[in-house]
Amino acid sequence: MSSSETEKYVYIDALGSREGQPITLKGWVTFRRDSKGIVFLGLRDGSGFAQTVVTQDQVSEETFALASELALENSVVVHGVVVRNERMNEMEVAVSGLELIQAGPEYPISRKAHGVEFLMDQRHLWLRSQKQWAMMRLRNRIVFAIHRFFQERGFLQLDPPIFTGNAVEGTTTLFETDFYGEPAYLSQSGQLYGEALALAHGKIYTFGPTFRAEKSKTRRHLSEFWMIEPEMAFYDLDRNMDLIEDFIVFVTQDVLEGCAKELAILERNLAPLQNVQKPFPRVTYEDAVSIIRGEKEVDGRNSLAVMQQDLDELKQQIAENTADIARREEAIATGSLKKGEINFNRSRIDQLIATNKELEEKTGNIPQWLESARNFPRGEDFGGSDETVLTRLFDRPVMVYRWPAAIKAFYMKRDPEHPEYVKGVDLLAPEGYGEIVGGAEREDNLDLLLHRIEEHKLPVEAFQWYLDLRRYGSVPHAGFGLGLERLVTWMAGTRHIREAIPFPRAYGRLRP
RNA sequence: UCCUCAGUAGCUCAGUUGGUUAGAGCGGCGGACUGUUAAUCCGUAGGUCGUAGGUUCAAGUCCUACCUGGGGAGCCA
Repeated sequence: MSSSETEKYVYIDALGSREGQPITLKGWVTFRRDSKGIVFLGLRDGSGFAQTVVTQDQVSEETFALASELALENSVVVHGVVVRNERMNEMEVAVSGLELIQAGPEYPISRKAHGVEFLMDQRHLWLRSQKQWAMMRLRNRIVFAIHRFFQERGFLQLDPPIFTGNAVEGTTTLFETDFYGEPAYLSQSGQLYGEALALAHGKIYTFGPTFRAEKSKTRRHLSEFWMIEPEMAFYDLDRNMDLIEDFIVFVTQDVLEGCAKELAILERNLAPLQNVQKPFPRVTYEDAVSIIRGEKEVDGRNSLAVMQQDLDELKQQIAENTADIARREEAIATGSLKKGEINFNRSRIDQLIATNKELEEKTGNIPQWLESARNFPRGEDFGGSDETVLTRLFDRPVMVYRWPAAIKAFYMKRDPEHPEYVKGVDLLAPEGYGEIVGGAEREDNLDLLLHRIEEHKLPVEAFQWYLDLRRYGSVPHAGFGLGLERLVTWMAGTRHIREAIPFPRAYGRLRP
């Protein structure tokens, strides 16, 4: 062990400023590649990933033997000197000594492709891998940005209860539990409590877990997710939309500034995020329907025509990939390639096949989307594909407002000038990510609200406390709900919401 | 709840109109190679084909039910 007195314990993310210095790292092995007389060890320590190099003629026999035996995810202490790897323009560590903290059996997750089910079963370990690491850091940054945005604007974060005594919008989507012998439900929204808090503190936001017992198996749903719900006294729908816009712009810019490394690891295309600038298009529900149905153009572009064009491009891409696959298979079949080249081509073929599978799924979907968009029934809520068709025509998030009252919640305020509509708003993210925010100005008139509760056949008794908010100094107020994991998924550019939360809970997934 | 696709080695998959003893790549292990980045070479171990029935001389392959998972609908953030 050659641990000098001057060497310091450091984290990998601090290596950049320590070139030439002796240091000690503690972490886990992420890969090992060895050749005669030299071993490359990948190391991660939570703060980042780095390569360390063990050269036989520079370390003791024991150290070199240990380096040659290390396996994935063995925990180790590494002593060495920080040097610049000129080829990669990255810092690496020239190892002088190694200590094994713990070895173990073969690590289940290899550095190769795995299926979703396998990885989800290994979620507790999968979190260690680079993309998942980047995703969780992105999530953390977003959470911090959300707090910063609201705190800097005088909002208080206050928590609603998680056990609730009554079902706000029917019991079918709620998890029932036993609360000292009385049925209680896990909260599906903190909004009603948020309203009470807003009338006490002016501007508040809640930030907590939310539970929905919907048996959804889609890439946009979780049974347990985190929701941010600001609520503001004296805000109308317009101010609410202004706030949503400022909020999304703030968080997006903060992520671009603070998570460049993470976004690079996630291979995120930055253009759609860089486009997130004020103002967002604001489209009424009725106009949105016209756009979806292809009856109204946006900047001279027709939704159905654009989707048709996308479909043609997809088909062309598939044809190109298929040709590429054929070329590579032919090259392998000639038998003149080296084994390495064969492996490389096989690996490329696998990738192309996987890509084509995805593209074919899309090409199969688009005709149905077009059909459903063309015949969209005015007055109904949008489906996932309708959101995609609509947002396709814009380069940034779209706000759809003034919704038909019949398809929205009882507490939304009617638009006085358009009594069949409510002053609600949904924010739809681009790139097919869909709804990430739902908000509204709330009904502040006692009689009207009471009427709505009765219309929706909800138990008035349970809402007496809520009605008190309209009895004593009722004021116009508004708020919205943001699904954290949906936001993280979109920012990360990831296909599935389950990767946006450390331990997802969804239909069919309770462990680990 | 409904529609749809799938379950074969530790992982990712192939397996022809049902036909001998079930295959590959990766990973593991053993060995070779002094700068590797999922691309080197040689060798090696590894399987109750999701479960239970059925059809058949013969089932990984066909039929039925169930289980588990993927994608989607509904509902939503």
